[in-house]
Amino acid sequence: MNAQKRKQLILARLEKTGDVEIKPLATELQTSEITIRRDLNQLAGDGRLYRTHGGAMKVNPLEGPHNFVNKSAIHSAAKDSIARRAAAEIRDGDIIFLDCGSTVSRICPFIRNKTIKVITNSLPILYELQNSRVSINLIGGEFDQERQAVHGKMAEFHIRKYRASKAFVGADGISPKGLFANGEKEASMTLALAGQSGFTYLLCDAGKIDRETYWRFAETTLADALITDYDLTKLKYLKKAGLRLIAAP
Amino acid sequence: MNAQKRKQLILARLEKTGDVEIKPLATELQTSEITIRRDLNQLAGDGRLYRTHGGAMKVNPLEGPHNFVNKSAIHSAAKDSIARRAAAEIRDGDIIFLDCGSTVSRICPFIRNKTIKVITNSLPILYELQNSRVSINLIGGEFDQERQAVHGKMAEFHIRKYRASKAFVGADGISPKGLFANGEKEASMTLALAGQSGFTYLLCDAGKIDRETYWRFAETTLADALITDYDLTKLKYLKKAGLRLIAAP
DNA sequence: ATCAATTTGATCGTTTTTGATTATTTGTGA
DNA sequence: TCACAAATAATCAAAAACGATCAAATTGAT
Repeated sequence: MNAQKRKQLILARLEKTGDVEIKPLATELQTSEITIRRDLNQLAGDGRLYRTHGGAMKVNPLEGPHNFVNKSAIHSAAKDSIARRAAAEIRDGDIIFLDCGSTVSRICPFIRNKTIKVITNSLPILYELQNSRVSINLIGGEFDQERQAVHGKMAEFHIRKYRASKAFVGADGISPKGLFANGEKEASMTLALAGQSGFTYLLCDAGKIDRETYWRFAETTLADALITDYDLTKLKYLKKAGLRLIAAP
Repeated sequence: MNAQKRKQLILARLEKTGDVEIKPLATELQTSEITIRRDLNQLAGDGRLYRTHGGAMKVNPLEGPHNFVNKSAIHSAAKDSIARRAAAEIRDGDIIFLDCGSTVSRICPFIRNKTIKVITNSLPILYELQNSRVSINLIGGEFDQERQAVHGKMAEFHIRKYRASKAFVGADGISPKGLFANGEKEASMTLALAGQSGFTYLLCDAGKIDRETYWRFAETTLADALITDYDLTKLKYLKKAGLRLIAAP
């Protein structure tokens, strides 16, 4: 066990629990307390954590609704089946937009072997498609560390230079009143993507249905189809609005 | 068992476990520890892995936990001192371009706590600056998996929309005939960056001096300054050409 | 077969990392 | 406020890893 590995494990543990203590770390990593203390001091010097008496704390405990890691942990079964169903809509040769939502990024494992082009502003999606057959166009602009995605005017401008056959986007809520987002940034990206694609799929798990978060950014008709695990018979208002409803089992 | 085979096995093992140690490798591959050390150093020089005390770790941080710590990993001392010297040129408030060379990316550890804006097309650089005070603008375009960077017409277009006070670029060779690159893609990015910056720093370790690789892409005057560990008295032709020569001890 | 170039291994001095010891500081509760 | 326990910083020593150097083994070309 070398210093690098140890520090990585410490940071990983910190990421999970928010704080660490020296004694447990020393026993767990099978080294002395003073070595752990040295590691923590070095990491603190790099600004990777806050040093406390007897341990350390996360430097920036960002506990928002936008924390991607947290988000992707919940609703996994439903989201996976939605993503699988969405991937089935993709044909070889397609050029597709992928939004930066947690549900949307689940599509990646199912499209690695398709010969398509993906245009995205999401770094997690880029990671997931590494070393696959998919060719990737990364949207440029201001990088948002919290959301792990690119946003801003330049990003919207970039999108408008391209045109895709299909777009897969997410939303934080959908109701008869329209589509809802948790932030302006995501909303404007979603709008831009939908505007430049021939067909827009909206991916929403049951938890998002009939939910109205604070930012209403579009009519329900922004999307051409909805893929969800929710009971479709309760969504007739969307069918009337012209959306194709696709069930994810 | 030849060197090629050994390196392949090392990389394969690294891919599986994320890190390797020298002693187990030496016994497993039935060779001496110093040979393994040499292999690891060569692989590290090629950028295929990060060298650590007693072993090595995977270079591609994208697949691991997003908290890689390579600060004290063993690097080429020359490249590190060049990078440190380059970082000293950066002031709070600067807007800087960072090229995607291996030397340039080493600047990152030294600028994490500066309040600057970095515009780059390199994913490793983006990764190194995660959770730092640096604000990042990611250049968009076609993503090149091999180089872990963005290239192409859209990328050049993106660059031309911005203007930076300083650019830090690399080259694979420099001689009185000009600057040399190993690929057209890198070369055109370097040209675009230099064209949009007020002052262009060229970072070259001694191994690149008087080297002429196959692609000559610019005059030496593309750069305004050269930062190198090479003997400056032997580079008078650059001084005559108007370049500021900066020694990295 | 011969010679040069490359690769590998061994040795030695140096550097880095780690752990132990001791004095000092910090936090806690009476 | 004071005393006591825990954590820390500082110093030193041992162990491991490292680079440099040189010699032996291997390889490749003539």
